[in-house]
Amino acid sequence: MTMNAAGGRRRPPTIHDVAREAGVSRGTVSRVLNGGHYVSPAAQEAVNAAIRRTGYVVNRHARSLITGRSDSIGFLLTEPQERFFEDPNFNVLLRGCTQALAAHDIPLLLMLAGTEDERRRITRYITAGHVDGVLLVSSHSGDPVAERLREAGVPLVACGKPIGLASKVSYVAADDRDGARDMVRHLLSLGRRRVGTVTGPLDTPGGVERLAGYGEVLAEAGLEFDERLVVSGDYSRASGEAGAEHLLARAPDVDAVFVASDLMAQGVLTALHRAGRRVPEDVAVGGFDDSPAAVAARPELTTIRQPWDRISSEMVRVLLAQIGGEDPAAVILPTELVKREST
Amino acid sequence: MTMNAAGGRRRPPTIHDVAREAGVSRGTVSRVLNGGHYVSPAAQEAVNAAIRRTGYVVNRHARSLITGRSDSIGFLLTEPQERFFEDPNFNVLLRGCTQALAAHDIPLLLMLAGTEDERRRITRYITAGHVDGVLLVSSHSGDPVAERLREAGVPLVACGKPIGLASKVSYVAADDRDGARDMVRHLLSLGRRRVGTVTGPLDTPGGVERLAGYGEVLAEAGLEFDERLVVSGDYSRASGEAGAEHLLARAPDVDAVFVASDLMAQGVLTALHRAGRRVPEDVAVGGFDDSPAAVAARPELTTIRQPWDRISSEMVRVLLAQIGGEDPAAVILPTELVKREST
DNA sequence: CGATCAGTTGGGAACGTGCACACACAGCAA
DNA sequence: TTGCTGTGTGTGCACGTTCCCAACTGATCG
Repeated sequence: MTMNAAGGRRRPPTIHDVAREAGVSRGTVSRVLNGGHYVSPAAQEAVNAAIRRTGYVVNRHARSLITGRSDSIGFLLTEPQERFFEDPNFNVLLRGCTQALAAHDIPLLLMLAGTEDERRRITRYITAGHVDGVLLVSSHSGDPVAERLREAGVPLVACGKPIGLASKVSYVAADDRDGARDMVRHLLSLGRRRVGTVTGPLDTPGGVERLAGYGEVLAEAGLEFDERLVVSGDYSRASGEAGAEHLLARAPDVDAVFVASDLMAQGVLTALHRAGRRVPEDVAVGGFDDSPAAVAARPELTTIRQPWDRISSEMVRVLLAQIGGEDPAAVILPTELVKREST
Repeated sequence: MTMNAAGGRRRPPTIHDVAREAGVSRGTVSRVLNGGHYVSPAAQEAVNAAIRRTGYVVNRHARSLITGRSDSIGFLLTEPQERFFEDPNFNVLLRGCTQALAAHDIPLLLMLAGTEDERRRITRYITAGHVDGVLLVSSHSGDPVAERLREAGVPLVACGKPIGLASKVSYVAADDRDGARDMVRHLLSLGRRRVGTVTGPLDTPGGVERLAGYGEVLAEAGLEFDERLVVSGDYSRASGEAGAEHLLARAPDVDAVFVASDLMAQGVLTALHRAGRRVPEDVAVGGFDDSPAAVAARPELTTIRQPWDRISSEMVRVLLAQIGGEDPAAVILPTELVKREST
């Protein structure tokens, strides 16, 4: 009467069952599971056979309870959710991190915390020790979540240098300033002299650094810095469109635009098209990221390639090292100019 | 000497600490935590105050160990990963499910299983009981993961009717056939008579049903079914582009195309543009999904809106009900024609 | 020959929680 | 009084694992 009905979910085998099946003790099975040190070849073989026969899988909850580790990593996004889904960069980054962690057999927990309410819930969830570390893919200055996690001592790696935080936080970033310099030099090399820019949000490192690179190259070329050529955006397609309209209104003679993200560049293209400007004949457009948006755009975007695959694998490497007890570290990776149709 | 260094992670408070702080027993604290039945107002207040003071958060590993529940849900995608990141539909669905589950304070575990190797790992992970249920967002026929999970008795809700599976599996789907009918009728109402189609993969319910709706309406309008007007795709942008080229080669007089996804429709637009056909003047193009890709396209796509927000909330509702012991259920939701520039 | 040591094994304790149970107490009916 | 019901409270046990310590082997060393 108390037996499980056929087809129902029967009690999964425990380490105890395996030990009995193999004729050894729990301790020996546990040792086999965790590296196999101090176990005789005979016992090792018997245990492995028993595991195969019983179909045993370790109960991670029980293990986590005693080790204090969860063997999982969180992928935390504190942006409004639209940003995540609109911006292909996040997708690429997520895929890269998933793959890098798969090599360690560690599942990735995707956490979206767009509202303050969700941020509180997520913070509680994380500080409860349900993930061993966090990959933070948004880094506005003054982000309360990052600060709270840092205070709680949660291992943390940011994508892009966090601005407002104390120095003791790891991050991995592309060389934004250098990439911006490459692009603006490229635009100048095409003979353009009225080079405008649509910046990223200026409370993010990417926004600040790319603008700085733009300014540097113009200065080095002996061109005056004309603030009518500078408008700011928030990385969204819509802000690129609005930015380009501003630009055209304030500086109608603009002949090139360096846009701080591909997605915004799509918006810029839309606005230019509507204004009757041809790309690249009348206005050359350079993007940033080399995201899928770059090849989806018409014309296809010349852009600065961020090495997303390396960024994600480095983030994972640094985070795992930090969980293992190492000190925080910062990694800067080089970018690359990719020429397409828009310049 | 054994004290924690300042700034380090100190031992988190347990239910024991809270009980001592509040002057009650563990059991009372546990009762407050789980609903507060059979607890006096005085004790309730004392416990809540103690929780606030100690900063206690429940240890989910310990709870899961005894309850056998993980209080988390898996979002499982067995497609090759590129599909997930290219296709905006998945993003919208993911967001909807995340939000719906947030209302229940349940975190969502995103699992990508593109390769057979990963599928094995993920299956093991799931059947080990580390999620309470699975939202399955891919449903090719013969998907081995779905079958394995069903056999293991894991609560499961698919997005779209699974073709090859036994009937006892829940699913939520839009009314694909009816949506396709609406679109084709719309194209005919514009006076088009050579209406082609680029189908979805024909081992998925969406692919099959949308094609069926297309055929039905043509037949009802007294138009002959011309197989030169039918090409199949796989929902990717690239397959839409290739499909349109096929279509133009085999039926140059085509004056409208019903494309089974917005993403493929983007590819169709690209191919038509390259072939010098104007949209919608020469060829009207209708998509399916009303995903972000529809408004990103140039011209913006007329399409069939899938109610993604309702689909995701229904998937969550049905899954939670099933975890609670209810029987599997199927839900079909209506679609809506959205007119834009491409027709 | 006793002592030491590296390798190997078994079993007790603990991790933090939920649950079943025992129990206390008040109110009320027999 | 005795019994009974419903509410509120404390305690032992179990969940499945890892960690730690003790014990047992041979082999080597002083």
